[in-house]
Amino acid sequence: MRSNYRPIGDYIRLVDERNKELKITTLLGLSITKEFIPSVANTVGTNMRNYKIVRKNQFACSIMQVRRDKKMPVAILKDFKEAIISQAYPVFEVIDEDLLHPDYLMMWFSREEFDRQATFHAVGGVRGSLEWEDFLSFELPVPSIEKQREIVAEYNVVKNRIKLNEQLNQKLEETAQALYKHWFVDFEFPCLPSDYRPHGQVNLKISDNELKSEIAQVCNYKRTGGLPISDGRTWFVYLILCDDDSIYKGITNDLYRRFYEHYTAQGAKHTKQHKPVKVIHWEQFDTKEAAAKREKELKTGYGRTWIDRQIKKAGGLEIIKAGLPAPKTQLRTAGKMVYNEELDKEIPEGWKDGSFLEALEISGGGTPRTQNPDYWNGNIPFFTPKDVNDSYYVIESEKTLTEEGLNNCSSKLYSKNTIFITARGTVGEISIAGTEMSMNQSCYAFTEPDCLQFYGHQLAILTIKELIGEAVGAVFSALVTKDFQGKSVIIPPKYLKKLFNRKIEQFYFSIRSKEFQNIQLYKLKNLLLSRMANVKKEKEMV
DNA sequence: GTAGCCGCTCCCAGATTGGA
DNA sequence: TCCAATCTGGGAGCGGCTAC
Repeated sequence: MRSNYRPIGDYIRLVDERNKELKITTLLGLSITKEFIPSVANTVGTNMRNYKIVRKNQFACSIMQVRRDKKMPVAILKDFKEAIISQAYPVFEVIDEDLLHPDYLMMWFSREEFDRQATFHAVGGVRGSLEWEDFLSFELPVPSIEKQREIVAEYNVVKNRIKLNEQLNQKLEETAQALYKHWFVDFEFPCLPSDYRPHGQVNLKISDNELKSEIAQVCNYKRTGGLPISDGRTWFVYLILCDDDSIYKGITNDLYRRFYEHYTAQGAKHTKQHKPVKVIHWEQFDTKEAAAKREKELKTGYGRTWIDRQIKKAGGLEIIKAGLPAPKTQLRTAGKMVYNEELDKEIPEGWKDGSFLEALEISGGGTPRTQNPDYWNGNIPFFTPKDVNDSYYVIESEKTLTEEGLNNCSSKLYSKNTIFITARGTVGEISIAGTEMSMNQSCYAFTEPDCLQFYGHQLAILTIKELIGEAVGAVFSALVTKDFQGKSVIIPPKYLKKLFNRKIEQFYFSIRSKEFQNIQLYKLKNLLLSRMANVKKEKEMV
């Protein structure tokens, strides 16, 4: 035995506290991923008084079936003050936390080597259980408590960074989804009147001429908002009513453009925090200087009194709001809405309805013969439903193909950003390829005809949600092509898809980059775990 | 009351079959 | 040849029975 290695049994003790008074209702199960999970047990008619209580920083483990699972399920309770678990699980705690840090112990349990040791010692029955005494005899290096805290802190930095990246990605994903809904479900998309020509720099990040010309063709729409069209020379002082009833004052030489910028949170700090509702007043001036002078005046006490008086004269804010030609924004109804029989609702003029398969092109996958080793373990990622994760992107796959394997199956090599939808087993999960990949027949691959994959991905997310929502009472055991064929979607004009795709591409670039970063962080996390075996006593380190 | 063992249910995915 | 349906087997997480 190395000098700083000690049996686990020297540091832990069993705890057997039952839920006799039924005070605790948080019921958890134990997963082989070494986490507590919501219990999946059918507890109808079960006597919950027999269930064991596990408290914060206590552990629960399963010593049954260790050989079968090649893992020992063990977890430390962190997210709850207390919970109950099945009486089948031993609950234990660290005797003296000044000698052994519970998180350090959990790190030791997280090592692959620990599971290998547990599997090796598991005996009895076809599934192989681990003797409790054997578990207690397993040894771990126990450096000073200061050193343990240092190791735990280093490990937590990596773990927290991974968590932070996951949270940031979740925010970006939510923002992309909200923007999609805003444009293509609520129809609050950027829209300009037919005689509109922007003056000055439009903050839309539109750089290529093709897109500009598409924007110019945008609308044969008649604007109901009634703002004056700019000639490029005239300057305006304007008042924007915001959703908190505050009034923003500014100047511009293009009211439509400026309102759009405010509306899309690209205008001013105030309108970023308080969403603009409507331009309620404007005045025209021949020069910028004259407009700026009037703006300054409106921002004084005199100006505020003048504005209040005008609002009173108009009958008050409520009357002004009720009289808005557009309920939420002057941009919203800039486009003419037309009734669509197929969809049984109004959609913007110029948009059309079509099958999901018109909006996105579909292809299938395939699996080469698994008995042929020449087909497997190459450099080509092979996506299956198992590779779906919580994030948008899938970067790595559990299985890989060789060139020969790819050539001998129905799967193609799908390019980066191809959308994968799982169709069997796990039904309706969506991933986007972070790199070139092949795919098995449990999934479908989708590409947007104009290669606007980020727009396509958002469309797929919403459509699959709808498909699953429509299946009330029925359960999808599988998704087949006719499900996609029969699903109607609204197809917006190309310029708008392109504009949207460009707007959210930075989100996707950032999400993908963080996914790659997390892969490296996971490797570092595993490295820290494997280094634990080399932790030496301070004396030995000298 | 407890330890150990076996089996149930749900879920998942690869392979095979059969029809268009 | 492609695609959908079906068959088959394994993983996961318990529940419950039996012997002691």
